[in-house]
Amino acid sequence: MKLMVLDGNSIVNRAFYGVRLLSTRDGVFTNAVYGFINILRKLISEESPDALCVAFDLKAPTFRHEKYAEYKAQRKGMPDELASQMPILKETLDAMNIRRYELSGFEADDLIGTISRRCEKDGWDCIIVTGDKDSFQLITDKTSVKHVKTRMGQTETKLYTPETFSDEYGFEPIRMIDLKALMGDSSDNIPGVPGIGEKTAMELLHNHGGLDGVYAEIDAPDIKPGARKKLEEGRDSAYMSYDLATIVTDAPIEFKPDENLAQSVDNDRLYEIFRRLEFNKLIEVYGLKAPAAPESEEIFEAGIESRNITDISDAAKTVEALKPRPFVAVSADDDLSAVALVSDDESFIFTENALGTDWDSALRLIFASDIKKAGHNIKDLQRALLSRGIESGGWVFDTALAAYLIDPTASSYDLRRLASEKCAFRFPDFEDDGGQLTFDMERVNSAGVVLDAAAISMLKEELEGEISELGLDELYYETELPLCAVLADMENTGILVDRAALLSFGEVLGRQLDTLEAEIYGMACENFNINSPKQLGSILFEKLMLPAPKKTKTGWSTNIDVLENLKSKHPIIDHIVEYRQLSKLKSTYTDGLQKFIEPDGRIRTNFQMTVTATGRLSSTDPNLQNIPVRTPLGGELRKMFVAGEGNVLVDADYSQIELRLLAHISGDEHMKAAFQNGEDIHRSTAARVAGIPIEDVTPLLRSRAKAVNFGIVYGISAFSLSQDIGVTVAEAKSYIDSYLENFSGVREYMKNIVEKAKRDGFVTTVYGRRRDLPELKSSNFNLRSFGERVALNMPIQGTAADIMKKAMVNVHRRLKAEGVRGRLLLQIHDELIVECPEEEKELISAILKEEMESAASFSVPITADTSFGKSWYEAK
DNA sequence: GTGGTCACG
DNA sequence: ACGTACGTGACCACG
Repeated sequence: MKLMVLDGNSIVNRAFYGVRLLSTRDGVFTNAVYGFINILRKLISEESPDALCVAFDLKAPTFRHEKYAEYKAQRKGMPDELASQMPILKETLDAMNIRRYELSGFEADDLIGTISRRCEKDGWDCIIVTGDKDSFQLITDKTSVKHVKTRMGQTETKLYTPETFSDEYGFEPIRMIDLKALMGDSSDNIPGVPGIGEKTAMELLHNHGGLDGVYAEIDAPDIKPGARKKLEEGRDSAYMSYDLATIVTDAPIEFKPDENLAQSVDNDRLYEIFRRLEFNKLIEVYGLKAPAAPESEEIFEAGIESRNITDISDAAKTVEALKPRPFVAVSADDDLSAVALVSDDESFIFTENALGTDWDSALRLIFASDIKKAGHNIKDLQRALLSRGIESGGWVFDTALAAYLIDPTASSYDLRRLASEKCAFRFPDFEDDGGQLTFDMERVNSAGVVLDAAAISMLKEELEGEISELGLDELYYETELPLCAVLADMENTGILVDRAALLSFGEVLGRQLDTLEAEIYGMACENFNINSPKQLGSILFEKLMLPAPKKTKTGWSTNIDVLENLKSKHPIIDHIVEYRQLSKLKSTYTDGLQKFIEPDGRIRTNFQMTVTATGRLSSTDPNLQNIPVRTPLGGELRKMFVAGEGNVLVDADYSQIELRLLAHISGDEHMKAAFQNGEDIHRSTAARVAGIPIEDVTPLLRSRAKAVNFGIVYGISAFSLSQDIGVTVAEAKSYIDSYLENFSGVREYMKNIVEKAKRDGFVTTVYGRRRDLPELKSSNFNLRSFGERVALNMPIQGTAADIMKKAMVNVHRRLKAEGVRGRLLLQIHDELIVECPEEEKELISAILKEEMESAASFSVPITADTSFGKSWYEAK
């Protein structure tokens, strides 16, 4: 039989520093608990112990309140972010039915020593798990120590038995005490022999066995006179240290190994804790179920008993009956072959199977009607309907979008997860019920759709309250929700791509790559994978012996900055830089995009509405928001994005919107004046900072001012600015200082927003979109600094995103109202692309400019520029 | 699945 | 003393 005992304090420390600071939405720190549980799971799977327990330090005298006592006990050397997690960890262990041992006045090591000896006495094996080396003295034939390290976020363990210990240290485990007696241990206040360090101590032990041996053979020739003197003077200290370093093995605790046999966890308690800590992955891992709540059972029944709509007249009647309802929750399966509607306690299932040839009509009845509908990710449903030619309407709520607005940094907005977190909604497990019996798959699928709709119905009630409380009503109902239909339309329309041109461009690139590859191999005198940073690094820095300026976690950095600096050192570098550029272009764009061209020649991206922390959209499968533009070859690629026959692309982009917003939000008079006077902002910044007339600003000065302007928006640091513009850190610092001297409104803003964010725990855009910033409370410098930069940046980037979204809704509405054929195709953060007939291009340009510029009315003009052409390249 | 790299705003 | 700008997504190599 085998028992595993964990040094709780030591492991929780590893966990805390090994996992980035996490916190729940309410600001409760959770990373140490999370890390601890993950380490525990790893240990259990590695060792499969029969019994398990955890020992904790409890040094303080008793206080009236246990929590306070714990806090005081652990305060020394333990940051508050960790101390606050200790009670939660203990609560979690209790819910997992894992015994804890702690005893006032004893350290975890003493309890572990006692536990291991009692195990041995009862014939058990014992594995001690700890992150420090104190317990190595306890290693015996029956007791081993598993040492836990966290390296780069990964937990590594190493098992020490008497053999492996001796191999590494060269003496027996018990001699660890002698080692400490000689060298001391500052962290445990063990003095040792003053002047004797690790090296000398190890040598002494090798030659003389132990402390007694050293003093018995104090005149031996290998002990140098200096060391001998120190040893003689430190004799008392050495023996006192020996006692201090010796771990207690007879602490007065009640312990029997078999009282710690592994037990199953307490589902209800653990579920409640994990839900509170937002450990949703762990809920799954442990297969925890929400404690059965009466209302969940009702929903389940309602779902199963929902009425199947059997024919089109039934469908029409049902839809008619639902029209007066305040809202109806809607869910459909992926291929749009089953739709569930839930309203109050009634639910209905419409299936393609039951309705046959009337299916399309049924979909129209449901979705083109003005039934007030709530869904989850409604944009996707709207797009699916559009692709079948059905324009849906009457959407009043989207639960995913609402959850995103409430917390845009959440890791997912999975419907089932949200419903169980926010409403204790329990989804039945069909596999459990189905077992080996055959069951009606269609029935199960449609039941799933009903459950989703029921969850949406419950969630909506909860989320709409939260949206209101956070002041997000206008942003949500007037911008985000209407935007869904706009994006569905854009996605469904897609953009035309010149497939033949793309193909031949790819072939050209391929041939150039072959040539470059051969040349690179020639110069390196060997074939290797140029795309492997590891192999490339070893060629450049080992074989060619080029100086390696930077390293990454895993090896040498070979990124573009490094390569640029090496250009003069070796001709191979130019080739590699070009190879990189071409290979990126080919793999990601030429080859990558071809896979997405649909039979009609168009590419349809996905605009994700619930991804970014700032409120921007993102684009995936493929990403059409990062099509190259900055290099000539990138421009070539943009020539492949074209307008259809007789059409043109109209491109409209906001001019310097983020800097204009900085001027408006900070209220800085000089920056505002520059925009109000229509000046070139970078030139005017340069002139002001350098104290020279605008006409005297050189291109170099302008480009540096530009870098500073961007830096300010991102939350500048002198180091990064110096990297960016290639000056010393001191010079960069003086740029920043004189910038802030001249734009004191900006300096005030930077100071105030960070202070406010620290007070509130979140920041918002002009329109109230919020982002929580738990990082600001961190004691970790880097994390806190990151929080400060985000506090600075999010209101600016986010407000720009808000304005663009408002503009898109208005543009889309105008295009419909004007009855033009122009269609929105793409949004690239500050840019919109419309495809329209040649003859509409002037009108469309005017609409775009007008709607984009009027989407916000601020203290500085928000301007947009338009142009058009047959391709994206020409239109820009 | 993660890290390095690089494309965009 | 720390590690270094904000927000994304795709591809490749590698374990």
